[in-house]
Amino acid sequence: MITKRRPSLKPRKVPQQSRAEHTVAAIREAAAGILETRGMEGLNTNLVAKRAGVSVGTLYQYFPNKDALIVALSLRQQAAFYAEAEGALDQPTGQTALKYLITVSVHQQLRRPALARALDFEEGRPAIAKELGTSKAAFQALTHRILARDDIPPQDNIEIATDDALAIVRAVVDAAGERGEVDRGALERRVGRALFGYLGISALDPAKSRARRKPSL
Amino acid sequence: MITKRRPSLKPRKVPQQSRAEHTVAAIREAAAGILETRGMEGLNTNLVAKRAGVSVGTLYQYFPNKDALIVALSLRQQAAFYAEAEGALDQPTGQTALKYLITVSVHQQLRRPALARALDFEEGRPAIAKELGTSKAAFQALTHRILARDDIPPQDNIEIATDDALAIVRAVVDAAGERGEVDRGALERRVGRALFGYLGISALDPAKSRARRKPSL
Amino acid sequence: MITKRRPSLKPRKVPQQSRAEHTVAAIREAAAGILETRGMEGLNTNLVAKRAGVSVGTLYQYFPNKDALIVALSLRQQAAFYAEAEGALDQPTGQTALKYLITVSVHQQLRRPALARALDFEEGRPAIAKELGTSKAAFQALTHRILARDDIPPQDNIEIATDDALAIVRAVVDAAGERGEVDRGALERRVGRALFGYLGISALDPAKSRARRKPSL
Amino acid sequence: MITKRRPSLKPRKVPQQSRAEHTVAAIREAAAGILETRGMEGLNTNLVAKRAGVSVGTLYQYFPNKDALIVALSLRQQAAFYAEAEGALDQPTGQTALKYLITVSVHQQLRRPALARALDFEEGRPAIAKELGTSKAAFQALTHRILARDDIPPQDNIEIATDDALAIVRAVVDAAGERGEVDRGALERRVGRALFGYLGISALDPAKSRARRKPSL
DNA sequence: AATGAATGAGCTTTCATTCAT
DNA sequence: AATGAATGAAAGCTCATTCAT
Repeated sequence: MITKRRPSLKPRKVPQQSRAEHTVAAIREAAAGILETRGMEGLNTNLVAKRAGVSVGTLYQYFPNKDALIVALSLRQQAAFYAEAEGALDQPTGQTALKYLITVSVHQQLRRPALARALDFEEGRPAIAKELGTSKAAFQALTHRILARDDIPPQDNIEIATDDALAIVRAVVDAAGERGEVDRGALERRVGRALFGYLGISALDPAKSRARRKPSL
Repeated sequence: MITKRRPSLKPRKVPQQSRAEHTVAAIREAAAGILETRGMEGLNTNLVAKRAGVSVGTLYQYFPNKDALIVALSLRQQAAFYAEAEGALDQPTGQTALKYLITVSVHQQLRRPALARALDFEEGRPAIAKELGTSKAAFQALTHRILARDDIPPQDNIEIATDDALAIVRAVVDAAGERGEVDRGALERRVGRALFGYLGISALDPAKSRARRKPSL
Repeated sequence: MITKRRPSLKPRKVPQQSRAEHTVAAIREAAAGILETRGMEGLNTNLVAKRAGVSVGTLYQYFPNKDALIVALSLRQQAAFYAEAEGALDQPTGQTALKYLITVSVHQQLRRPALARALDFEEGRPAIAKELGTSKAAFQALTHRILARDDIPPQDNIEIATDDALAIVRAVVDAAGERGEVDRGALERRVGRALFGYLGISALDPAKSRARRKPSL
Repeated sequence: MITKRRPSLKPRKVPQQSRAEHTVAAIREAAAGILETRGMEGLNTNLVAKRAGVSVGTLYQYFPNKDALIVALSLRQQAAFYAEAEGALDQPTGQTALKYLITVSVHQQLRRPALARALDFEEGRPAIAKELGTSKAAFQALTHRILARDDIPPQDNIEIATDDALAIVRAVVDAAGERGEVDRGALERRVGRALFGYLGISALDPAKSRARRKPSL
């Protein structure tokens, strides 16, 4: 069905009372739970409202349409992700920063793997992606800054490398989530190998790669 | 509603007349086209039928339900993929076999990138995955055999490695497809770096990795 | 198609506002009217909704599916029937109780004969019968208690006799309904003759049958 | 759905070759089998054709539409019934004739109870009833002649009595069929009691009722 | 005569969204 | 602000029937 006028996906109103805050949280959590257990095809606004213990009308008071719900969920997840990931910038080297990023990714994606995967897919839909633009840009900028560090081999096209890096991390972690893996350490090492390999950092001796590659520094 | 036996997702009848053969092809192509341009949410059986120039009834004559359409599309793509990929087994070494596999992946995924990505996602849905089991198993077996070659470092868990390898290839190629990349060579090199890195094959000197790693043999 | 949980045939939600109450009544009456005039083959949910002056969606808000409509109609009719029929237990003898039952049957079945006949048939469908189990059981229990009175000749198998008695009453009354009969008195007498004959009560002198049959008591 | 022009329900062509004869029989038997096991809602022309081992086109060659199939089934059953029932006319008295009729009814209805019941209902549909008019009339005439015998008490309205008699027999036998009864003797006795009671023949001493009622003869 | 591919009106059901209360 | 009854477009699917081969 073609939606006639597609209204903004931003929350309709900002909850100003704690009751409203609680309501919004309940709706969000209900949606997350459904997405997690039944996937996108099992998610419908009436069900979300019921699970949240509010009426549909109330849901539409805070979310102008269904997509806005997805956007809210994504935004919340990405915000949490970004908040943690920012710590990578404090790392001394690019490589430790990348490892930091991997740890954060694994941690976030494995907290609620099914939810994370469902959102990952929805974020690909143009209607959703559009709303997530700035959030994604922030993330890319962060990765970009890390990849630009001088212990990371220069990439042909750093934008592409950024995209690829995120895609690789996501792919391996999602596969792990699907399998129900819980051993984060092993997962982080696997992700690390793929990512460092991609970036051209020798897996054998990552700590010395800068020295080896740029001996004169 | 009365619970109906869930019909198999296999084609309902095998077309026996050439007219029917043509009809089935038209339906399949219409479905592929829609999936490509509008994604799963834009795919509906009435539209597929119309685009194929047949009536809905005809569509249901060959595909017992909507999912069966997806399955047929996936199966067809996987068959084409597998047919090409099998050539990897004729390669002299594991590493050349992997490269062969990457080339095939890139080639296949980049022919109709949007379609490939849409199918990749749908294949994750349990209802679809179930039907694709054997096809997927064949693919895993193939990859497994390559990873078991002795110029590929032994993996902790070869099943997981197989899964991860396929996920990594897919992730990078899908990202490229989303971006609209066309330079296959560059893409293959990037995929290769990630994959070889993951498997612990030095990107600097892949040809000698066996010798270096197992000097006493 | 994906197998869906077969939803219960019970009403989906109990109307809590008087508007809803009215809506449900309108739907039920529309369904009854259609069933009456066009039979089951003419009954479809879109038509019911239109005739009720509501949208299909509203119909499905109160009845999870088409069969639930039939069940609701049956239940309502049976409840009315049972409420009246219970009075039979207050009758002094088994025979007067039976006559009372016949009167009630004739009265109920002849109010809307076409509807009654249509429902009688639908109640035979397993899907419907299942939901009507307890209602039917109540009715059987009532008849059972009457047949067990001591002015009714003992039956070989009282369960069968109960079933048969109900079937006979229904058959004769339905036939009358089909013919468009309106003379209740004559109809009651005919039903009485069949039923009393079946039970082995002499039609010539029913009042004295107990004395005649069990003289030593 | 309203059928546009309702064509005659008579068989389109009379099979003139034995192969065609066989085909028609196969179709009829397939339809009967489906009606028996799945009821009217499970009966569809495509399925009938498949089960009969012919194409739908062939089915439509012999039966102009679905209803014609039902009519053919009914006609065949009624013909068999009537052929046997005619023997009743050779009975010496009305009462023995009635008993004969009951025996035949029980025999016929219990051969394929589910089929018989399904057809009984379908025969009530106006579209079908219309085609069965003469067959039904023959049956009524037969019953009429029996009821007019002078050892049967005169009925107020012999047409109604005829209808009622058939309805009563059918009701009790159908109930038995639904229950899965197989003891014909007991069933015949129960039917007899209801029918004789209805007609005002004393169950206590049926053999002498003529003498008692019409002593001067 | 037979086949079976094709048709398409029509049916059931869902669910995002609105709006009177 | 909240409710929840109501809406109705739209989707999936069936099946009686036709007709080219």
